[in-house]
Amino acid sequence: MAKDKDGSGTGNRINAVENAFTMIERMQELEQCGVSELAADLDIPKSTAHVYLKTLEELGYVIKENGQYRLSMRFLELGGLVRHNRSIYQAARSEVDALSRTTGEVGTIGYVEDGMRVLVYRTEPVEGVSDNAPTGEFTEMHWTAVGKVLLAQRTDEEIRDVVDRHGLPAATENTITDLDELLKEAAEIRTQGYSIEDEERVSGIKSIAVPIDSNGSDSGNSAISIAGPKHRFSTERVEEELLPELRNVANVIELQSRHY
Amino acid sequence: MAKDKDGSGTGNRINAVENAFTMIERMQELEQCGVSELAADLDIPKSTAHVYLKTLEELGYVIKENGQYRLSMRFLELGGLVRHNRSIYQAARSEVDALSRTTGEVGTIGYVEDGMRVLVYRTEPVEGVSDNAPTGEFTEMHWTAVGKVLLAQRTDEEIRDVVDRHGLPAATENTITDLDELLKEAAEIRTQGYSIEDEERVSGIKSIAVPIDSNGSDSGNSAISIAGPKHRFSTERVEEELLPELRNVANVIELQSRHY
DNA sequence: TATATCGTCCAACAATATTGAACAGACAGG
DNA sequence: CCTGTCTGTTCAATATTGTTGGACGATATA
Repeated sequence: MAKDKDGSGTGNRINAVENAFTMIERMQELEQCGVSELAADLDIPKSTAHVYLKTLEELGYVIKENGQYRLSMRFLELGGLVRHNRSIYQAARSEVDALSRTTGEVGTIGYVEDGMRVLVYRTEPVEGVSDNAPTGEFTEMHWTAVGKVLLAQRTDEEIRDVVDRHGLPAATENTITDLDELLKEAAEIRTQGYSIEDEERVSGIKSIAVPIDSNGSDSGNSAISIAGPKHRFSTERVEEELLPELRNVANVIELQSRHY
Repeated sequence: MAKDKDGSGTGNRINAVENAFTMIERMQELEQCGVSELAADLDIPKSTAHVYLKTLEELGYVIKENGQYRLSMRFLELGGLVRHNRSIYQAARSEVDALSRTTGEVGTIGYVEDGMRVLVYRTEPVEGVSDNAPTGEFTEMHWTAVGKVLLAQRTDEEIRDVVDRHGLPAATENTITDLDELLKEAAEIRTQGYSIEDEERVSGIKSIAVPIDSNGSDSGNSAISIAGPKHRFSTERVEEELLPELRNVANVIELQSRHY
């Protein structure tokens, strides 16, 4: 198997674990696969793929269904427990549900990890536009309301770091692709206390976000947002209804998380 | 450990992968830990724990926050994607949401894997009793409505197999702890087409479930249920409102999943 | 200042992952 | 019915790789 490292890391790590996870990640993309298929895809010997699959199957993280291997629900369990352990989730979930109900828009809990925005939780209203984003989705920060408001909690230098690592790809013509512009907007967000994303990731969709300042270790890493069709997010409605509502909910969440 | 189904034999598996996952599972329980702490807990050398943690950290599955290691949201991502790929989830989610809304009770999507019931999705109504079960929860089948209705889809012999592997632990005094009784109930469920769970797992909670017969590979592995406080689940309401509603939703889901 | 505990690093050794080749079973087409 | 080509699986050889105790500096505690 590939042996030469790029030398960037401190080097000596456990290879087998690395291999296992690249196989897991590839399997997720393939949804299901056979031994030979996976081996060919990853350009490794059949026998190698086989031992790994059998190991993972024995551990319960991979299952074989009608002759095909696939990732098991054990990953859902693990992910669910990881989320379950985060105080922000416990404190914010029902509040975001309520927020979505009263506004009739999509409510989300976002978190920053590794310079990316994680979709911790999402509630959709009855007739809501379902973009069907999977729970746990990682995405760049600069083109989501949650991401921008969380970036604004960091110093300019830290923002530069994030951009260095992940770049500023464009999704629509409104996406911020210039670092200076991003820093300028971050400054604005800092004084405003909230962020607006206007068709910067998905055309037709607008959203607003405020940070959650819990006292715990998650401090400065969480935010909540409301999102919906642009035509429903007039400046008036945002300023008079959505933003006050969002801030109110954020306060409740902060109080609850202090209870811990 | 008990093994050998059909001479699945050698048992020669990759140790490092096994170690990695026992560490991951332990870390989930500890929520966060240091190197020495984890090493002591698992009774392995510090240096061993260290390489594994560093490896997992480099892969992004573990992060270090204020001197403590913890599982990262990458597991939430993985779990979210695994669920996202299952057709039952795509077909049933919004329907179960609607079901919960119209009945005012907790709606769930359940799945069977490895002889256990997996909580794929759960919607809670506004004033619902939140038992706060984490998404992806695995539990024995005999004490949940979903579990029992899915058991009933199997032959008696298969049910025996499941009981052999996981036993019939008791949660309340109503839990079925006798195999013959379970088989008898399975037979009844087969003719009825639905299952009822009456304070068999949590005192004060009652629930009903019906299977989802999609045509896909998931066939016979999925079910949906409604659960709530026992006093709201009178025989009348179950028969006249909840069960018809549940069956109706199941039909819609089956139609949608056939669309695939 | 001393003492304990932490995380990190390293090098030597033994253990273990790796791999090609060989085998059996399923399946399709001739 | 045989033949060829796919599977998935097993095994034994080799060297690559994980393992480990001990040493180190940094940090926290007394």
